[in-house]
Amino acid sequence: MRDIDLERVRALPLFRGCSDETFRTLTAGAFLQRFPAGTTLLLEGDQVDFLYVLLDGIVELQGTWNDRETTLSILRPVSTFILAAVVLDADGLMSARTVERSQILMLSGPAIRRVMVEDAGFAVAVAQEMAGCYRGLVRSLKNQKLRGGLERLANYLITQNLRQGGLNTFNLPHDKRTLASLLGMTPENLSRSLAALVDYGVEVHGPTVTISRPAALERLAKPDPLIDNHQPVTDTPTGKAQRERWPLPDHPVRTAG
Amino acid sequence: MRDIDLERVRALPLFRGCSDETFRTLTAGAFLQRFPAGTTLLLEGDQVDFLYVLLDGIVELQGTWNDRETTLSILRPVSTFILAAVVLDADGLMSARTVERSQILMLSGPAIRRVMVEDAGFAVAVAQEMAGCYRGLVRSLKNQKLRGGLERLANYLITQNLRQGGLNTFNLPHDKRTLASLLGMTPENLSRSLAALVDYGVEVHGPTVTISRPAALERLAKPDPLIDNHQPVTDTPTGKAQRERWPLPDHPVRTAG
DNA sequence: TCGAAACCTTGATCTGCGTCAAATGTAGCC
DNA sequence: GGCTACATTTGACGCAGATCAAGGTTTCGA
Repeated sequence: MRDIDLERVRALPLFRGCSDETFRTLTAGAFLQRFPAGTTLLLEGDQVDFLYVLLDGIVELQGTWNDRETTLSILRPVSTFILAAVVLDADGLMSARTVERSQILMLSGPAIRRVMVEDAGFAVAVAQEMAGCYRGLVRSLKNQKLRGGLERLANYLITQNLRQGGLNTFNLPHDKRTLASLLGMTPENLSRSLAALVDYGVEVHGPTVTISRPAALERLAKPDPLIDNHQPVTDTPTGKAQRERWPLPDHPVRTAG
Repeated sequence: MRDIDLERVRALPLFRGCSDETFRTLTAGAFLQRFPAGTTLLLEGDQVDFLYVLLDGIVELQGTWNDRETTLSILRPVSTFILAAVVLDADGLMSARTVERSQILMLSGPAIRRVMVEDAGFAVAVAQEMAGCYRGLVRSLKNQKLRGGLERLANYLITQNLRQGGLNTFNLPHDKRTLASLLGMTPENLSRSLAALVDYGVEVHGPTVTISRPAALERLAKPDPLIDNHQPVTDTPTGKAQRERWPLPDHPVRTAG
């Protein structure tokens, strides 16, 4: 990895609290790679040898069962994935696939487990990142079990709008087929649900969404901060832990005195 | 806390790898309490001051939205809960309620955050426990999104049977209304689904379930180790991390040399 | 032991959403 | 620019599951 890449990685929340020695150990055998769109990074059930950190692009986490497939999460930078399998040295429960051309850092799983034991600052950062991932999944499960498809879509649009500046017009970050899968519905049903939202001021032209009556949409959606994380785009790279503390201020990792 | 309780707690996976000093700090201000059935331990959205560890009994984790309620998880001993909120010092995303009379250890959140930074062994154990909780939730989300109600029920019965000794007759661990909520369906639909499973050899009498044609049930359920964790009852208290590594052998926490 | 409350089951009806098919639109490649 | 493949939309239909109501069963407290 080049020096400039090392600096970018060092600035990530996962690595801010670790010692220089720890950082060298982790990055010595690491890869920073670009993958084209549609690349399968790993399959569910696979043994996991690397921790993946998405630095640029979009990655989709999927699961399958009995010839059915669903999108469990859409990751945007900066996100780790498959961290739990690495921490526990267990097989991955999800598949990962790039949605668009992506830049991904791959860190050795054994190295991660080894330095966690030696560097409390790093172990704390891993625990925090893991906690953030967990909370994100709690929101997803609540969203799926408590809301109908139209409600999930309405809340998704409100959240995307806020994350993209709150100007009431924005672009869907990826194709509609993947969005339908993420929302737990078929593409046909997504199409019908978007059409139903025209009555609430939502217009869609290709990937562009315009919301002309945000108050009406919000009355339908009934957003809830315990399900929906409305954090806008941040200037600096933020980890999952920080995102899951929003709107509370950052809790900097303190190392042992 | 009495000495015998301290020994029980010390033996838990979360505390095995920490130093004696860390253990004393954590347990000095801890409470070990019994709560009757139906006690609300905390509400979603509440600030969290304690980590809860369920030592005996059953606890239900719930979420609500727009007058709807769902059961997100049913905890059995030994389980931590609200760990993510403690690690991140954030508000809880779920409510917790005792289903039956329960014994719960309550550890100070600030103390946990403080000693994590100082004791890598403990921080690693927290990260592992967090990873185990995360994987459990991945299974739940896959179960919810990929399977219909009847399929979730069939798999639930197979899993419960194995967890209770695999003798093809067992007792439901709690009331059917809570089970329906956990499986993401109404009590009426649970009743009809149980009736539909008679064709697959499932008989229910009150809380007692008998499976007379396990092969037929399994053909319907199509269990998948990436969704269903069929670990049987263990003799020793196991943490979530260990359960999520099953059937792989335990990965003992190593402390810095 | 009895009554009230909660749980559970059953019946009838409705609805959200999946499935299947076909048509239209868009993107990519030659 | 044209062709192909894929995405998306639209139409028709069916079903899984929710809702509402009512009756039966079980549990708990007085």
